[in-house]
Amino acid sequence: MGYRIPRGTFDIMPGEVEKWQWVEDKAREMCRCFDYKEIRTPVFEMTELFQRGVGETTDIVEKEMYTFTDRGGRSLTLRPEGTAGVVRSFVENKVFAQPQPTKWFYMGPMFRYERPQAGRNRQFHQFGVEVFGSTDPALDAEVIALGMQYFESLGLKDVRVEINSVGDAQSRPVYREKLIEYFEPYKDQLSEDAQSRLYRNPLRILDSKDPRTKEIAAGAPSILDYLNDESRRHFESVQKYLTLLGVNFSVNDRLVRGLDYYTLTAFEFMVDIPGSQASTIGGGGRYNRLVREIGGPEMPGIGFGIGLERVILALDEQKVELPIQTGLDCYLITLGEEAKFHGMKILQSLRMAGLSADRDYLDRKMKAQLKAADRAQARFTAILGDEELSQGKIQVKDMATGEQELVEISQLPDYLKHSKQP
RNA sequence: GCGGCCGUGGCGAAGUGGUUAACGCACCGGAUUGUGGCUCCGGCAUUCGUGGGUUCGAUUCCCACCGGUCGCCCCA
Repeated sequence: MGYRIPRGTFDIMPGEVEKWQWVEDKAREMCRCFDYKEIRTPVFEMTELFQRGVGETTDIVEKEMYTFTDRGGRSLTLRPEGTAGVVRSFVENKVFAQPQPTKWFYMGPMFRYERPQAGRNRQFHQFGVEVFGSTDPALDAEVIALGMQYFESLGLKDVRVEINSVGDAQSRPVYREKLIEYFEPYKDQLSEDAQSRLYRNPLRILDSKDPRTKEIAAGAPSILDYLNDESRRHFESVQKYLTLLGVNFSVNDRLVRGLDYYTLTAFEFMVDIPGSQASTIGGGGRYNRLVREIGGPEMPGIGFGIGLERVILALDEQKVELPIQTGLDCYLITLGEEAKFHGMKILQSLRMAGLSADRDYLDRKMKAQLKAADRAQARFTAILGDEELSQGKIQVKDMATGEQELVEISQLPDYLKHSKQP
């Protein structure tokens, strides 16, 4: 065998790609309703942007980045997530100087070097939104609601959202200390991973999967008890709005996201996918310090990223019927050289009339052409032989009923258009 | 990075240490004249992931590698 696709990547073939188009279209549609504009940023950025933006102590930066040196000696990295690049663009283009808030969405491939498994690939795709310029808790609710309404519009059921507050610049360090204090006596019992995080990023120990670490973490103080008044008020307000909007949420005080930049609200969209442990299909939160971190002014932000592979996996799992249109309006069948020649022009007239139409290019016999029409799920076939040609007419056959009618060639596009929707 | 399972034609899938590697689907052709979806007939792997080894002989046994898949860690 010759060349093979790189590990963790996959081709999206015709037949499957329609599903993707549908899922993407729905996202755009939802963003239009919420007044979010699309932004497209490069798939690679300076490595430092991600180190700084995503956080040095995150798994992403520590072991999952696709980093390479270009011919100019610069270190570049394929984006492992969407937010950093969008924030970079927001700052670099000085969009912060324009009226706020700025509401953006993006869609595209992301890259992380990991062992592939169900719902996880090295190149994967995200739909995400980012909003800058407002700390209003109503906005947190809007962002979460947008995600939930998106899932709903896809027909995805049993999606829930877990929310938490990871505190602000004042309350976070206090909690951090308390956490270290709590974990220190258990240090030897913690997983290797957790131990290494104890002083670097103790919050992350909370979502450890190691059984013993989990047990210990269960008794750890809750961050919600360490929120200052402002953070608490914000969190409570977010919940009120979510309730108002009828969003199916629950508070999970152990929820800490894998990225360092979150402040206040953090959340995850969950759906159960049997046969796969990956029940998180999206996640996000507020990042009130990130813009500044990237070199912009003090400017709050909030957003989420949704994994499209996981969305599609869940849709498949729930056997959601997607209204994907297949089939051809008309398949042209010609018999003989003369008809073949003139048929090309007829085909053109159909296509220019906005109909989907195709023909045989393998000089197949009529029987085989009909078979091909069948395979193409053609609604009609138009049959042209010498006899029809001499009269300036063509046989139109309804493939469902088998009924046939002789139609003026010049009338064919109109005829098909009118019979298309009975 | 670690662990389990797997690797036979386009796809799915049987199989044996030894003359012609089942079968199903798909595809192509045919069943007399220009009518599909059903049926019937025919065609379609000098070859069993790659490289070694054991053997008189391996697709079948052993090893390594590569690839796939699922899981762990973590995450979308």
